[in-house]
Amino acid sequence: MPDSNTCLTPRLRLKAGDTIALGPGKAQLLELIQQHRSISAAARAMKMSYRRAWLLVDTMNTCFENPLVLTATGGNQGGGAELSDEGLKVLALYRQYENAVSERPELTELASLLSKNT
Amino acid sequence: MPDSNTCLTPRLRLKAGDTIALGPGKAQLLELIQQHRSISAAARAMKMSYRRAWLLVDTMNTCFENPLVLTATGGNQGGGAELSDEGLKVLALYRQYENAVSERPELTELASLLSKNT
DNA sequence: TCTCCTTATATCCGTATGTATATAGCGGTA
DNA sequence: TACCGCTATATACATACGGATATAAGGAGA
Repeated sequence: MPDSNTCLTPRLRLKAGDTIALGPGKAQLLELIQQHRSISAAARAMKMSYRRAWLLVDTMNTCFENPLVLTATGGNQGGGAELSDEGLKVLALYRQYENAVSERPELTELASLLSKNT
Repeated sequence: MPDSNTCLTPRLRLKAGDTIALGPGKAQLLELIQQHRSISAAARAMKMSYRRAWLLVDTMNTCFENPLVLTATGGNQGGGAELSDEGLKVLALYRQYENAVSERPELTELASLLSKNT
């Protein structure tokens, strides 16, 4: 038997008021923006429309005191984007949080109660 | 100043495969079902359609090895519902999990970076 | 100055999700 | 035996979310 039968994966989203400030999708987007130095390239990598990616970035930037993503327009590459110091910090904290959350004993106990055919 | 400015509330959903086995809504539904001993009363309390409540119960019952909600039809009250032992256990574990997760230091640190006008 | 690729933004449309509504069946109790 | 209120289920409809598309603007470099 390989291993991963009856597995529970926690998904964590942080709500500020009634808008989701951060979640799995936004975190991955941040990561890809930093990798590609571009919102549109990150969107393509996630097979997500640029519109959606831009909206996600926009809500993150307005949710937090300082923008997480810094953008520039123009230039020979048309512009680009990268994470601000605060963006890097937020991403790191979220990943750290995710790790802590996914290692709790309640998870494995809940997983043991799952049905086999998943 | 009262208190709760710049507050982050974590929302935790547990995915089994690609279906959400448990989340904030389903947990609250379980709680209300146990309180009212009725799916429809619980749905009304959450201002949710009976159909939706029933679908949530159905996915929970099929996600887990044993049903979390036991139902009965007929009788002078028309029937009713209550949590199984496994349902009670799952709910308790989820609440415990929630508590642990909402007390992590990363949360308060992230919250301190939020914008004021939320 | 022209080109290029990106950010930024608006409009339109399809799909998917949930609500509303209707109906059948069940089985204690009066 | 008739009633009642619930579970269980189907169908039709509204609405919201995301994708596709179009367009403007920006600015470094050739």
